[in-house]
Amino acid sequence: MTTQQKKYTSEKEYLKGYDIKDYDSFLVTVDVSIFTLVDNELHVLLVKRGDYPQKGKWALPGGFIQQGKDKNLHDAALRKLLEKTGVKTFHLEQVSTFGDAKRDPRGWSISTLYMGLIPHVPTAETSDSIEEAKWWPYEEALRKKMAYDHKKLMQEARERLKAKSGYTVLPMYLLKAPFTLTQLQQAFEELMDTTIEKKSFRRRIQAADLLEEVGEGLPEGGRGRMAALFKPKKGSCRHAFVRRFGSEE
Amino acid sequence: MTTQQKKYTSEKEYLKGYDIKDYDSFLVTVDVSIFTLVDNELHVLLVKRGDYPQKGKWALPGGFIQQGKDKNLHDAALRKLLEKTGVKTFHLEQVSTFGDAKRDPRGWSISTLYMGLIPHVPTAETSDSIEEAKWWPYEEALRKKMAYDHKKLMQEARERLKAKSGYTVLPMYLLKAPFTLTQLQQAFEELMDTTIEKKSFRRRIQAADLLEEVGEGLPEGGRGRMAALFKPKKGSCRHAFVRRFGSEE
DNA sequence: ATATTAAGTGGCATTAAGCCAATAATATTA
DNA sequence: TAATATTATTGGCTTAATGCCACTTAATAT
Repeated sequence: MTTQQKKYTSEKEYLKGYDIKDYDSFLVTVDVSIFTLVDNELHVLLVKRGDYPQKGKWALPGGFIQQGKDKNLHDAALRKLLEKTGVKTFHLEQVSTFGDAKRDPRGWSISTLYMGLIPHVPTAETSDSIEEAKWWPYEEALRKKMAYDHKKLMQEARERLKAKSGYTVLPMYLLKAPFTLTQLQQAFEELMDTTIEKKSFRRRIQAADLLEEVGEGLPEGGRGRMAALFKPKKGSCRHAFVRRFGSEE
Repeated sequence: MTTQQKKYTSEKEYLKGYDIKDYDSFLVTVDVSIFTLVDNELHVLLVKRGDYPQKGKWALPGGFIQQGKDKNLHDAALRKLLEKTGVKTFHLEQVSTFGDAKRDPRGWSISTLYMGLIPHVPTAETSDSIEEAKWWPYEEALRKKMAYDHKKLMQEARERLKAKSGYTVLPMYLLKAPFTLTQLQQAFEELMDTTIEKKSFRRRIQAADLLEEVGEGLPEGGRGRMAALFKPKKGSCRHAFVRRFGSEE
């Protein structure tokens, strides 16, 4: 007879008799699909699994929530990312949660997917001294056989990224300030997987008043007109445009 | 020594020695914030908790995932909703997942929040013969003391609903076909918590080609011009507008 | 016949993007 | 030194979509 069936007269008494081990056990994890740009090409960070199940397969960084360490899901995602890859992100958001009886051979599994963005970091900063982690071009990662349903998770995160790039300033998180408008546009174009009319883009960004000019920098090809340099204004990350850009409607 | 520490030579051998009970246990639940319109006012369905913890308090319908019954989260949400309230929804979508050490006194808890919409149903169909379930005006539910963090969950669902109503046809799910354009506009206005310019609304809906006309019906006040009646075209539920409506930007 | 009510539409203004080309500013080459 | 190539920035017209206010149409009640 479990606590559910016996009659209790107070919550205190109920909790006293409650034993969580009496109930179904679940595999409870977080997975992080973290993106950056390398030479204006979207890259995703994968780790090679060191243990069973699916030992040796590439996977999204993540893993089990540890009750002694993790106060909440977000903290768990940040900790797992750092632990598995050495990488720290300043933009992490929840995408969705996948839970079912079959996705993991060990049992009923529930995993909360996060996506993170970071500005490109030099290769040396990717921690190869921790579990084997590596940045892959996203298109290449798509062709890999990944552990579990992690390819599906990664694709889900990518779809979310693409959609949000049409009406938020999410791509801004892929750039280390300061940056030029050309670089910003290229980041938007890469995430949205489309080309954007230069005039339209610049007008939209300038109308939104998201950036402050911080100087001038050399043109990308080494010659040509100097470009203005910008950094985001405080609070600009929360901006949402009224119209979706690049819609194929 | 757990399976994590011992060296295995194959996945089969690893799984053979794996015992899920060796690991942290979690409370794994789903919660459903389901909405309808009653007299053009947003209502939410709550259930009064029949057991500890928080016995007697109003809460969102939901509860523990049962591994023997639930193949995945979505199924669990549908089953729990029906079980607790007798209500069946044809539009249910995941909102977000809340997980932390403190939200439930029994242990580390993770709950996946879904939101659902149904066309208004007569009161008699709300199942009072199952657990005590009742439709509340959303504004009134906001003033109630609810169990756990369910008020926060309900608000999160509401915010999502409001946002998506600006660029999708979500409000259409609150109406039983056939409906008039005036009724559709009122549904949009209630969800978006704003007024919409009649001409703009009609033009936008007609341009999107979402509806098919199925006759005429009496005007709402009992006199005045007959209104055209519509039902959604197949596939119209996936429509996304390029511009957000009712933005205060 | 007139007033009222509800649904539907006209048409101009405003906002935001699409498009193509032009200008400005720099380095390289002849 | 002038011409050319390259990159960044802007001009200005067109197109698309909404905002706004008023108007017309169509029905019922008085």
